[in-house]
Amino acid sequence: MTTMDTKTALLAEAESLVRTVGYAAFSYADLSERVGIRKASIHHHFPTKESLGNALIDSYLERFQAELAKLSERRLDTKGKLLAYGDFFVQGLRDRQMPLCGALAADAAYLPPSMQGRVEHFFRIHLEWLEQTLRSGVSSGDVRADLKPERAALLVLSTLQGASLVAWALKDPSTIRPALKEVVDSLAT
Amino acid sequence: MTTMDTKTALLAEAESLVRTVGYAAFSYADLSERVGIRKASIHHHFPTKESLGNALIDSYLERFQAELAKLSERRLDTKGKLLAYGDFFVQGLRDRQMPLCGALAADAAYLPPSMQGRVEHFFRIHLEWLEQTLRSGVSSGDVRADLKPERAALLVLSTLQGASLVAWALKDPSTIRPALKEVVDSLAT
DNA sequence: GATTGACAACCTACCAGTTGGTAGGTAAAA
DNA sequence: TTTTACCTACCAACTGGTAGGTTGTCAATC
Repeated sequence: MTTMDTKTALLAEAESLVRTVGYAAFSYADLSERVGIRKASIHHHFPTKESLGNALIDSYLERFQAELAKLSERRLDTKGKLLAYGDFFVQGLRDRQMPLCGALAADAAYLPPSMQGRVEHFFRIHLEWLEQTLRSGVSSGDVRADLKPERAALLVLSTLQGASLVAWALKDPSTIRPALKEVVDSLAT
Repeated sequence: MTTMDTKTALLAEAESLVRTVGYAAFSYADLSERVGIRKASIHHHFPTKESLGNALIDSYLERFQAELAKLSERRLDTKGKLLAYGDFFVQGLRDRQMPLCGALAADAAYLPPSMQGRVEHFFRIHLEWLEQTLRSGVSSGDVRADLKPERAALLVLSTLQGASLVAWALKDPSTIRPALKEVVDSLAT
């Protein structure tokens, strides 16, 4: 296998492990079994678990940012954009996976500082996008003018992360969308 | 030390560990250090980590249910009750702790089935209380009659769990209350 | 076009430290 | 005299990580 194939496979399997059992609970041995190379060989691609963890967040964030940019360009009203944003979470849950940074945030105190910083950064990127989307929604008149975009962004992110967590625990992904819809409706004019 | 003292101390320290680093990441060695008895002695009180985990949830739920009952009896309108409910989460975050079952839910796939069931049960208890509170709010006229209490309960729980997660990751507990207030306002008449 | 050297990708074999858990003993309380 | 609460001393299994060797690919050199 080429470098990129293996590296990509490692990242993909590691992500899936983190999003189900958490960062602390997954091991190089698990990963080795899934990807089909020896435990020691993983260290060739990612010298430490921390470096793997960081690469994981970086690659996830990169993908997510690309999706957000695409979403920004679609001709949708604010409501439509927010619902489409929420679908990222719904889709993850359907695949029986927690949102990555939600899963990581829960064990934050255990994470090495470099990873903690990245999780925080990840959330700020999301909040920025939401805030901007809401702000332009206020200008275009389809979001209530009386609310602070900053706070509303926090509300949308919180609801989706929380709904994912609850849906995950109840093993019922269908609970996310109604929650999101309710929030989005309450923000719209 | 008496049985109860030690047992209580073990539960308290274990809870604090789970709520910060997660279930997978804390060990009997950590606990031994904090409580001041040898690692092996912990097994006298809790033969397995699973039994400790289960006792943890049980005791947490018991306390929480008592608080919920007290809250139900207070002479508050629905809004007041929901805000007071939210304060449990705010208080936890102030002490730099995640909500217990939020922390556990994130690593759910790693938990033994007996614990998974308890986490699920815990959320259902919360949803029941919220639903009932909202239902009586509809009757008394201070909650919008058009919304389904079942869905609204899910929304409130999700928002609080999510807001806790985000606040925890951003190390800023002040973000919870505005999110809750926004949701509660959107449910009120 | 064959030979060489460098390097990437993997391997086996190992390491010290930690994990949850057990066996069996002691001292004190009931 | 039995039971409770704790102890020391151990265990196999697993943790992330290292050392050093083998193999295949690929480019520069003869």
